[in-house]
Amino acid sequence: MLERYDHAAVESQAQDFWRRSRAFRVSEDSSRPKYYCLSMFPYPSGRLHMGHVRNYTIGDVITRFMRMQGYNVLQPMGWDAFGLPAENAAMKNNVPPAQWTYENIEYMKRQLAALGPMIDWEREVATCSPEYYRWNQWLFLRMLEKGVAYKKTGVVNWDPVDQTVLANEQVIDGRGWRTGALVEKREIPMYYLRITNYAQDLLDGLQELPGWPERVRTMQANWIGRSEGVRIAFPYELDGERAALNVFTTRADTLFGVTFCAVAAEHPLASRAARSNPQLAAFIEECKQGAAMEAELATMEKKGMPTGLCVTHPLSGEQIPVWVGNYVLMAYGEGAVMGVPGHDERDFGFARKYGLPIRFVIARAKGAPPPGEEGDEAARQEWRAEFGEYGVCVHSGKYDGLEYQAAVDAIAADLAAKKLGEKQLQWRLRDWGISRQRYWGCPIPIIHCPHCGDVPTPDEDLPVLLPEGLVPDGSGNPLNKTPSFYECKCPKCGGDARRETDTMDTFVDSSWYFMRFASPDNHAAMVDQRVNYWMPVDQYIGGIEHAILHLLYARFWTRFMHDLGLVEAREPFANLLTQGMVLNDIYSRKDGQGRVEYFNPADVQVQFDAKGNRIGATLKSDGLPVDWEGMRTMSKSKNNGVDPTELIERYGADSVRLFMMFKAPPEDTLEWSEDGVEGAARFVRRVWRMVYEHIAGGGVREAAGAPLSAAPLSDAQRAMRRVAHATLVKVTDDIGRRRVFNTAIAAVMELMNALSKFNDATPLGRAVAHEALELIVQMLAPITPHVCHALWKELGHDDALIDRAWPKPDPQALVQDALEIVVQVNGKLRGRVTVPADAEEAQVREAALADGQVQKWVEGKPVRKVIVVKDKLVNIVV
RNA sequence: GCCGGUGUGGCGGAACUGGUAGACGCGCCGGACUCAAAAUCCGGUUCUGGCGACAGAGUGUGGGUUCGAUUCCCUCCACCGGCACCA
Repeated sequence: MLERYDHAAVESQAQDFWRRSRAFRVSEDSSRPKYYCLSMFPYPSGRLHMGHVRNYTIGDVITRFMRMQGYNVLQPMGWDAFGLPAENAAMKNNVPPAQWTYENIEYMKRQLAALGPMIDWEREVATCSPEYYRWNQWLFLRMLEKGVAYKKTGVVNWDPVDQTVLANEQVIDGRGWRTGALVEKREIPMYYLRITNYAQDLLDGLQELPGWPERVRTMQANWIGRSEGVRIAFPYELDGERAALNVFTTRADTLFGVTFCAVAAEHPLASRAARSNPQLAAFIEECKQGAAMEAELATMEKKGMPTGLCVTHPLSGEQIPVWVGNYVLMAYGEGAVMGVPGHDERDFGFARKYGLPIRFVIARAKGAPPPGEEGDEAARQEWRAEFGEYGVCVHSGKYDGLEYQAAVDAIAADLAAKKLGEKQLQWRLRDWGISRQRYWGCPIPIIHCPHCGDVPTPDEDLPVLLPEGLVPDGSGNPLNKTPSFYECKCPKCGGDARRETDTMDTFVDSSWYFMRFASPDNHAAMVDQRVNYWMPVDQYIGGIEHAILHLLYARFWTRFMHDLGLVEAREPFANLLTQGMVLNDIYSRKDGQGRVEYFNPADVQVQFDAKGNRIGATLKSDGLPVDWEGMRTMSKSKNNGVDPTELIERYGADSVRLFMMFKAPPEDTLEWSEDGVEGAARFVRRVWRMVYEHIAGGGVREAAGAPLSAAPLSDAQRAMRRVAHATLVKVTDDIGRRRVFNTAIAAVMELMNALSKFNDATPLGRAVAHEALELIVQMLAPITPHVCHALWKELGHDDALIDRAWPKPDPQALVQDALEIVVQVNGKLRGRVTVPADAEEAQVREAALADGQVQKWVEGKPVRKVIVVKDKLVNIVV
């Protein structure tokens, strides 16, 4: 009787072995090439979800594969442990966030370990530990010294639910990224990091990241948002004072089409005009209110009001009225625009509404007859450029006839000569505000002294420890009510002072954790020389949702550390894999009152018709129908989550891992299916059974002994060997180069199918089967490491599979002496012929024409052309 | 609106460089084993016509290039993602 496959026993034995032999421990080793494989570290929310399982499985497969390829592979793990959910949980359960967080870490670590990942746990870090966050503080002080960090009072995005400030990156459609609450505008003093200093560099760097998905690079480039244009000054005189209104434009060529200027409601000129104009003041107030919801801006009606002020056109000398416009953003460019209603859709809408003149100054083509201002609409449509379209200047004085670039250059040069403008670069990217009015985060190491102002905490006083025992009550930051924290002495004058109670945005924590993994035990420095052994990360894996925020911040932070000489790398992540989401079915039922109840897909039975079409679904418990709402990411609210631990207990980690890797390519969304996991488990059992059936045949060692490349094999045996080695070639390429695991697994399944049909009990036949089984076990090792660990031993090996090198295909086994050639007639498949592998083209051609099936189609028609594709096909054109 | 992506059986997906469309798996159908069920094994499964050998059609739509197109080019449609009064 064969030993039954018991996944729990197999997995705990393998994991015990790895633990005892410290198989996952890595250190710097200059004799081998290094490989740093990193999955985005999780927030310790309480339990692992399937997204984590997918993420860490992908990472582990790559890690184990690269290790077998001979690399010195580092795969560390840590915890992104600061953040709001801990505070919310604290309020709900009346436990300090620290306790909640550490308990979660402990639980999730056990869950994760059950998956069997090759993680060097000796490097584990949690961002909430003082040993980690002291270096946030230390680097922040360096940033202050370099002027990269600074304090500014400004309008910020305020999340009324979380009671904190959000970075621009954290506002999505005018709502907080976490709470979904409508964001308000508030004026608050905050610390900012000058990420804009690195805007050009961050943009240029994207060019050097061929290992990143195109999509992510585009998203970052758009976010950085470089635009080239001209700053133009419109001079004016007010209360006897001479000044100028600056605007930024990418279309300086339309300068002669300007019929008004518009400034943002927050613009100083607007406030100044409002002082003597209550109506305008009221309008400005209204704009400021409305501006909170940036998403609505786009669809909002253009509104404006004249300031009564006029400015002078810098080239024509014409008087131009200045308006306040609700569509002008204070935060971009100069907070003011020149209005060219003839060639800008927004300006056009504005001008139409308020009866401002419209001028067309760009023609579609050179030589187009520019009709006069009074020209009829139809004629005008003919020649004038559309909104935003490039063309040739007309009605623009000496610039007439110039095309876009020439016009911009000429106008910019003339403006520069008059000191009324210059070419300018404009960025969409803004500085990163990091102050958060929250408790559970890294304290900002600043002391406010009534005499000396804002004084940095001296390095020797770091870390500024966050008290861990506090429980927030929902009324603001508890640090503000903890004198033992905020009461302190000024490091400069020694007088009573108050410690800053804001903490840092948690994106600071995750901006450099990957470097700390290189030297987690260094208590004297943020990083040391070991960082240059491991960095950059060779393969980074995580969700697409971090395409902008985390990845941009981490790139910025790494650059700053590079500039300080702390690390050689400038780009942190050489290759990036953004894994797709994990979806599951959503089943619901509406009750009489229209309330919706959701049912977990595990409790639902799906009905099929005789052809396998899905025709309905019922709840297992009552047999009554439920509605299918499609598939979406797993969530509590839709009750479609799957608990990883339960799953591992039922099917085993290997089957879960196999399913995750087989069901879809890593970048695609993955549709969860219980049947699919069962299929994966079935396959694992099948491998197990096949190995045991083979061993039961006895004589394992002898069978494996002789070199098969030289043995006198039968045709069937040679064919079997060829399939096995061809599969190895494909799997190596799929995992190593293409990073697609589903096709690699499919190839191994095909090999299994071939092997189960092979049935050859002769000594040589058994040797061939033995070799194939060894290859199968080795190829599956990165994906289903536990079962392979066990089977490797059963196949007669004393060494551990994890220390084994990846197998190499035998070139002898890959040789074919006959090939099957496909024959087409007029591009349609009509037959197949077998020819010797070294057959000449003419020989192949003849064999194709001679084939009986092919003859039928060619008969009686003149052969016009024969195309022979080497080793593949012949196409006969008649 | 702009940018990017995707569209293939009942389902997830494969076909990497223009060369056998649907690998592999799930589901479904039939069979073996069983008192029965589970497990396992074997066979079938794109659609249409035909008992059948076979024939025709077929990769969102319409066109083009080619001996040959899921793959390249153009048009349109649908869906997904990102950005969005960015001047």
